[in-house]
Amino acid sequence: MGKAEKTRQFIIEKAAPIFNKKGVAGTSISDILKATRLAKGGVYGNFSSKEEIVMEVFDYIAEEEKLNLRQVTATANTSAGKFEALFQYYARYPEEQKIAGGCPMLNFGVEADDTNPGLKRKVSELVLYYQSRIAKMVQYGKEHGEFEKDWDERKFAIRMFTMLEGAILVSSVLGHNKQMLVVLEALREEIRQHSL
Amino acid sequence: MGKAEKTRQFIIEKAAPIFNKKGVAGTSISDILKATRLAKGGVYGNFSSKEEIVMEVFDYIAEEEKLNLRQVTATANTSAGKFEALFQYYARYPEEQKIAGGCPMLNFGVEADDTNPGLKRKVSELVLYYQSRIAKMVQYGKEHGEFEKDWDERKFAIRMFTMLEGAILVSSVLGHNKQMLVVLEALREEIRQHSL
DNA sequence: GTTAGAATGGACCAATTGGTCTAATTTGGA
DNA sequence: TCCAAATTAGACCAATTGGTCCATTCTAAC
Repeated sequence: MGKAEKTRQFIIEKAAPIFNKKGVAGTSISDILKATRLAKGGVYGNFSSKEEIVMEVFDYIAEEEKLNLRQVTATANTSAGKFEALFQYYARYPEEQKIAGGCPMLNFGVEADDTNPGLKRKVSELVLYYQSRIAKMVQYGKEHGEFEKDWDERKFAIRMFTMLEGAILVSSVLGHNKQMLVVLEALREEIRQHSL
Repeated sequence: MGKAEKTRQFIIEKAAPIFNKKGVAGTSISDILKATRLAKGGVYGNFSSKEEIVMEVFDYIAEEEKLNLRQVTATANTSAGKFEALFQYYARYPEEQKIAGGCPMLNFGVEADDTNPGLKRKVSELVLYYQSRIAKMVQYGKEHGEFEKDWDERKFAIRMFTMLEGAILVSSVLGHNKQMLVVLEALREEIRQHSL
């Protein structure tokens, strides 16, 4: 509402892709100044430290990620359809991203792990949220007669999540998404096997 | 052979876990000086830049990783046994690591991706090596009547690799390895299904 | 239109960054 | 034993780091 709040949000949005790409340690305040075209006063008038910016950037990214997950799955009205929408999203993942630099859970998780307990906690919460959303999609499908009742949704969510994160890593390092497509095909197959 | 070569190796070994934990950008030369108890001359007499240290550190880590993979699987003489040895290794992964800080393909891959093409290439080579080793283990098993001939070893290698990397990420962020155990159980099950 | 308070630009700070250089020490071969 | 070459410690460097501070500018309510 106030101007301050807008500037704050502006800084966060500009800083988010930089942190996501270059990492926390690899991003300097001057990178943020350059991207926002603000001077130091403009940034430190709204934030008290780089650490505070990082934390709010991650909160912003986490909200975007949740929103995104909801939007992608919202188009379909069956569980199987929601999964398929998700798979198609990940099939064009590198281009599709809202915030450049790859999966924030991967990027921030790897760095925060040994260096930033507060950020690590935030990442872990997002991971659990993501997994519980997957599990709930399976559960919904079970309740609506799409999937077999004895399919373990918790274990599937873990397999799906870890495979996707691994595939994002491999895709970015290799520079193509062929392995992601293999992973998606495996997930499709697993869903098919548990469909009624 | 000379003293220089020994010092070089000494620096690499001391620097490896630091880079692996704190990342390239997060590690300063003074961190390395502290760990090696050398002065600047001692480091810059043997390396021309931080970048050169990083590159050699990764080469060293890659060799260690390959050696490790060989050692872990060497104890068993069947393919299924080799896989089981690998699974037991990953079940106690956080403690078991030779070089502290988690999987170097994950750590260096995530950071190098957007910032260091040379390092990125090295990571991608190690990823492909690792996957081809997995595929070869399946192939060997097929040739020796352990596994079904129509099992696609390339696709399995991709699934196994991505799941393990994802599980390492999740384990480190969550602070426990329960999800790793779920992943390993899934891999065991998949191997069982394709066993003769 | 005035004015109080918010917001901003940028000079400035100490500490640290990666890196150089030289003087001193250690080394191994003759 | 000696000496040349290899190796080392650490003073020093410019540039950059995250962060402070204040004079100026903008903004909105009255």
